[in-house]
Amino acid sequence: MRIKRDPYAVWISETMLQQTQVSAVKEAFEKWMHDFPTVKILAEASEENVLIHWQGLGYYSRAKNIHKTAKIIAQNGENFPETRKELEALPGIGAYTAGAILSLAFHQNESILDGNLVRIFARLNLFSFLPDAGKTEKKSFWDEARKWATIQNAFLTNEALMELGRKICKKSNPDCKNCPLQKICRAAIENRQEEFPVKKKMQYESWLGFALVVSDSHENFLLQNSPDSPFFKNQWTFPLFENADIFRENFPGIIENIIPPETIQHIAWGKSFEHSITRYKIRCRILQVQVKSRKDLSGEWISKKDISKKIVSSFGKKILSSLEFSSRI
DNA sequence: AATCCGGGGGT
DNA sequence: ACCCCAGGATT
Repeated sequence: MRIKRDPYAVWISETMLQQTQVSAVKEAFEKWMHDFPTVKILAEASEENVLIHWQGLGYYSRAKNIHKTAKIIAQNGENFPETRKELEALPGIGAYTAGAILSLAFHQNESILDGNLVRIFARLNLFSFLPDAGKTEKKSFWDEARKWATIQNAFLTNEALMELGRKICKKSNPDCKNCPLQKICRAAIENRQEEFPVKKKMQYESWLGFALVVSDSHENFLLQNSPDSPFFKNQWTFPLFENADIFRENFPGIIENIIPPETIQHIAWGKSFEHSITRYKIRCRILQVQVKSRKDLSGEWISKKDISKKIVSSFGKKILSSLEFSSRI
């Protein structure tokens, strides 16, 4: 019998793994556990520091939820709840994470359902629907998950299934001839592995925008961290505006609403680049504005060397590196 | 039960 | 150009 895993470590790693490849999570997870080794230390950390530790993982609201939950658990004598109901009541913990904590850390025969298991179950049973297609459909996946979790030690079977999904029952080129389930897998028997799971068509959307890079004469930059913006909600970033065409037509009217005209020293279009966020693809042009004074501007002035200490989105990093590149020319 | 949420990376 | 990693929160 393996030693029980730390519920805190399971919670953090499983939440991180929800968004990112194992390779990307590894480094962030190790630093996290080094700097926040216990729930109590995490609960006492500043939100900014917590978000900084989440850098590069995306979906920052999950880090905020982790922080909220850490505070709740710390107040509860640092003990994790050991029932699904209580766990799922905590911010950021849903059916999957609760199942992972209960099975992997507390050795309860509780089920989990992640993308790996969905893929395996869809192939095993030729489920031609998605787990979120509807209540009944979702239930068939969870029923299957429960079947596996309750056969015997869920802390072994759950982990084995996830590993099987990652290494053997891959989404493309599944290694069926080395699969321990090949004899009972209907997709493998009928050689229809690639048809499952059925995937939902994603609607992509492109739009034009421009990023505003405002600087003073000492290489300080105006960055924003707006809680209301649709993207980059918990990150420092250069102001991003939708629809460059409208901007061009009204140039310089729009910019004057943002920057008092008398403070503008120099204004110029920078390079264009492309950036994708979730299903949106933004064709973006950089507009560089140098100002004489910093007055009446909303945002925070940050010196170039301090920007790296802040939480900067990959979008912001792209802009920064392009500025460095052009200044070298 | 259905819809919304939302970064980073790869082919 | 298109796809993948995903579960949780909200309505």
